[in-house]
Amino acid sequence: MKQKAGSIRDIARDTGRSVATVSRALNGSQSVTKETRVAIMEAVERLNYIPNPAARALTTKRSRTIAAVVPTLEHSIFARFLSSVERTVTRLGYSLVIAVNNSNLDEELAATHKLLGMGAEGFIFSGAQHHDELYTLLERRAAPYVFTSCWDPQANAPTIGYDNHALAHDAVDYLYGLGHRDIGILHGPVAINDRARARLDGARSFSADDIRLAVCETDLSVTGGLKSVTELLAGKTNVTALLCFSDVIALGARFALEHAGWKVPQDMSLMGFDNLEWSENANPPLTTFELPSRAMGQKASEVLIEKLEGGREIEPFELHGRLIVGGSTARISNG
Amino acid sequence: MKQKAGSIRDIARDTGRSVATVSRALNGSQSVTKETRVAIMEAVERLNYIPNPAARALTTKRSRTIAAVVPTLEHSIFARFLSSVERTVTRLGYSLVIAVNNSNLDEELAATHKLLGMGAEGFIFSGAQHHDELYTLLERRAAPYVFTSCWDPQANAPTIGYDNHALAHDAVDYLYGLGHRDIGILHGPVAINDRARARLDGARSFSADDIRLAVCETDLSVTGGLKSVTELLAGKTNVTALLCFSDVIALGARFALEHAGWKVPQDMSLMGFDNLEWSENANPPLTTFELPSRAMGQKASEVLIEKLEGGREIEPFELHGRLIVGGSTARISNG
DNA sequence: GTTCTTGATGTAACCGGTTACATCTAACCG
DNA sequence: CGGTTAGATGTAACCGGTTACATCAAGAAC
Repeated sequence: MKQKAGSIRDIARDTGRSVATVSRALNGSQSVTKETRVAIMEAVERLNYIPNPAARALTTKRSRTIAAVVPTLEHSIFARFLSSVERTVTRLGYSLVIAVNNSNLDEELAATHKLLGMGAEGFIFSGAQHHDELYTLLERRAAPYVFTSCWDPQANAPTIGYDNHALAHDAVDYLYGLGHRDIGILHGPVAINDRARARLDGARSFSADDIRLAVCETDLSVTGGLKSVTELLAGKTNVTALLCFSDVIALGARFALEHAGWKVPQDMSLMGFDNLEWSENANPPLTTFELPSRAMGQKASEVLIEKLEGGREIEPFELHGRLIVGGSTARISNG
Repeated sequence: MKQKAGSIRDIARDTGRSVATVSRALNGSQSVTKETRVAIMEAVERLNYIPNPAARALTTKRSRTIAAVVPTLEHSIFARFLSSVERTVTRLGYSLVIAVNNSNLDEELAATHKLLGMGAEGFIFSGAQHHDELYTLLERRAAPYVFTSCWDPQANAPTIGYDNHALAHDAVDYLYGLGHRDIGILHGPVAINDRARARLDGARSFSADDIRLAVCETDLSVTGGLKSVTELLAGKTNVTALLCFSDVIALGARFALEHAGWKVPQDMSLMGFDNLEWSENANPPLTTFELPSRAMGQKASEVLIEKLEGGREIEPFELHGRLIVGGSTARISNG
């Protein structure tokens, strides 16, 4: 039953029109009679014709494909973001190609190069720190791009995200306000992650004479959180609150505390970041930051496509996280 | 700094060769002198030339793009699968386009149509139940495809997955073996999900005179599991073991049990499906099935690409899940 | 009735690669 | 030293759309 692709000329022959007319009918041009249009559409339907995307892209120089490059797919926060990107991009008639950079600048550059060579028109990246060549590559090819997940008032790059620095600062502020003075901070690898670094800097930027931060880098995983907290609890510690820069780490921390018999929040306050689906359902519900991942995915896609279609420049745009207070944090008891 | 795209003819002119030679050099043909090759490569580098993918696709009739259509991105099990697909596809020099069908057959058909019109060469779908027109559409366009996440010995479709029916049967068997006779089964929506349905059928296929299954359909989410179990515990129940067809639901169940003061596994055995990252770290670790999501993503991608390149037919292939016994299930105590 | 205008349609060039076939050069052979 | 051959390169057709420009028919204006 397979048949060679079937071109616009087949439709033209079948309907007795010219290829130009068929093309016009397919693209909804005004100057096509109603009857020719329906005749052509009927033939398209009957012959099961689908225009050759390569041929179309060749002349129009449009592929209607957006590329998203993320550190990993195996973290809900990116899945949530991508889900929103996918929905928006689809709604606007585009396709989404996805590449993973494994938090590696070289891999990201290589992926971008490949995606350009595959026809991606616009790019969505995570973070604002990238390989030097990435910028020149994108500029040279005149491919619009937008950075996400971070926001820096100073930056002049087209960035759509939230202020990790400020959020982390606020987190420490919140815990400090509850009376905590010894705060453990658990974060994922910062070497190649400017968002994590911004959070860390933000936490450290909170100034008070009597605050002590114990910072610990671990894997961005449940296992990572569990291990680190288990080690922490094994030694003698004054820490009364744990601030995890990801709910995933917080879940691991929770298990570690549970295992060691520490009650949350009585013996230890616990705070996360991301507001994953389980967070509000835990016992007690996790205090965390809801990040505007969905809004970010939508906004980034929209402005990128707007730029592609209308040429309107992409303006930096700040989205805001929101503190969700659960029962996992409490005012420190003087015990 | 932006410059019009730059074509192969620019490279030809710059190096004083013909377009044919440039094309050959770029595609690694044997019959190109070493010196011409380096001269051309140098020019390519210097002029920052990237071949036009549309033009290439137009002549070669190859886009090197694979499409994956999944129910949702917001579930780790698909993210994990896609992650593996992405890695494999990239390794083999292809790109990955992703579409979400929201567990809706019509949306899936529409997405497939769009993806064909965007140049996808091969398709990876979840499940084996699809819109009737999907098959004819794919066959007509001679686009190879593979179904995943399920395996049915009867089916003759190109399917790569695991036997949900058998796994669920084994799960009940395992619980029965521990002495459980009243088992609660929590599963996600089955209406449009043949995998969930297969699991349910599998569980029911376990035959023993004295077994009683209490089946409950809920959302495929932590909240869903939590709600259902909370309701279950509110009434009087004889259930001694909960079998959740997703670890996500199991996590919700765990929170509900915890909240109600039921100890796992003393008061209630708890069993999941998926082996998500937190499962082994919980207290106690969750008894669950490790599903071969990564192997499935890799295998599906490989055979699809092999089909595209060598024309070798895609053979159905069964992968196997593995029971992970954690501490969340225990022999029933006669209390 | 002739000319002008307008709207529908057709013709053909073009996009930027690939590749069959032609051509050319030089080494190799008798 | 002429003829053969193999290897490197060039020429040009082709893929399947889009679209500028040409054409054509019919109604309007005079």
